Amino acid sequence: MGRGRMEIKRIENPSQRQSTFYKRRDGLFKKARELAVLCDIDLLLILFSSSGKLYHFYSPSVPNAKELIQKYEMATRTKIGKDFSSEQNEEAEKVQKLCELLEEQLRFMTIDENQEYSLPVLDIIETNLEVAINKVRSEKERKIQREIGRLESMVGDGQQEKFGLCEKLARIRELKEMGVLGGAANFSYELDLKLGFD
Amino acid sequence: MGRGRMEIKRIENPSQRQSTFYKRRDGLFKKARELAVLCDIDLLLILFSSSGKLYHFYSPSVPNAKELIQKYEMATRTKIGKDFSSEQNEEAEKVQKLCELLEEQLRFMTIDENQEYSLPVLDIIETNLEVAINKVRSEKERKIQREIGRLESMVGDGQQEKFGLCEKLARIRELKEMGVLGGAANFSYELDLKLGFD
DNA sequence: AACTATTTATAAGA
DNA sequence: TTCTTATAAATAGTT
Repeated sequence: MGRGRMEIKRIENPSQRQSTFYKRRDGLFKKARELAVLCDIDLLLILFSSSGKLYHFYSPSVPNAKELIQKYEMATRTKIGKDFSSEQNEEAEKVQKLCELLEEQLRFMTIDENQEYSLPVLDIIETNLEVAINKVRSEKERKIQREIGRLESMVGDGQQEKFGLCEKLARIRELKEMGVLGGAANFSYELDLKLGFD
Repeated sequence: MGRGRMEIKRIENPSQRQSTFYKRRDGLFKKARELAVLCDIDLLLILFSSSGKLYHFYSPSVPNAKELIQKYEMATRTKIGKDFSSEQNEEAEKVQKLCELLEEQLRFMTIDENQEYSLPVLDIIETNLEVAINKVRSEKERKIQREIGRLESMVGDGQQEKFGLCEKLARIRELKEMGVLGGAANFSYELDLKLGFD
């Protein structure tokens, strides 16, 4: 149609392309509507102009585009395989799985007030907590030992006067003897602050 | 086009409708492709025949329909509001949030081998674990006390011969005196099994 | 945005 | 469905 036949390839002249866009866009939407009405079918046409403007049409038979898209995604899932929606679902499933894992992990480290536990389960939870607490305590021990080592070497370097470290070191050793390492957290926390740990 | 003009309304004759569908469907897809190519625009055409078969086309310029749908949903979100995709996202966000919460909770009850902790943080973790372990131990205590009470009442009812409960009760009391309640979990677990707790 | 010469789409018939 | 063909409709080039 029109004067002379057209090759179907991108029109390079911008104003000609724009003009053709208007005409063919209107034609396409008209045809889409006619097909939907004449043959009573579900149809969705989405189109973005090069300037980014959206034009769309969907059959009068569907209440909104969303339903058709859902139907489309359902239909393509089996055919095309991995598309937008299934990717989203996969992502969601991964998060869900991690969530369940964390819940599981937490379930074996805490007890829920509203729940009844058997003694074997309580024992398992207790053991897990003991393992965790021992880990924490040995980490604390390691940290303090390292600090003591650092201070001792400083003392050895004869820098003790500069920083008044001898006294600090003596205090740490003394506190360690007292068994502070396994003691109440609040006290220990204040001690850490006093001793200037990070 | 064709012999005589057509009114645009549903064709009631099924075979005529079907025939028109084939012809116009092909025409529509041809026009859609031509518009997409000539004017270099993004376009998606989805169509379901009345028998439920899917036909679709999207511009060569888009890698897949998913991206166009996403773009479409972004563009319509402000207009149409809450649609399928945003609903899905909300659900995913909720799960994500719960996940983060659990991670947070767990982060204050365990230490990660690859990570360096400050002493104050280690103390906080230790305290949390102590709180948790005390909860577990008092729950165990409560459970055992209840069991003792039940057994004692059975003894009071003169049913001791039937079940040989006196001996069992004495054993529980004895073990409790030995401080099993706060002891190693493995031992305690085996004990539970021996005593026939659930 | 309108015109119009042509091409293209398609309704009806086979 | 598919092909043919008469005719309606779409539109390229132009104003």
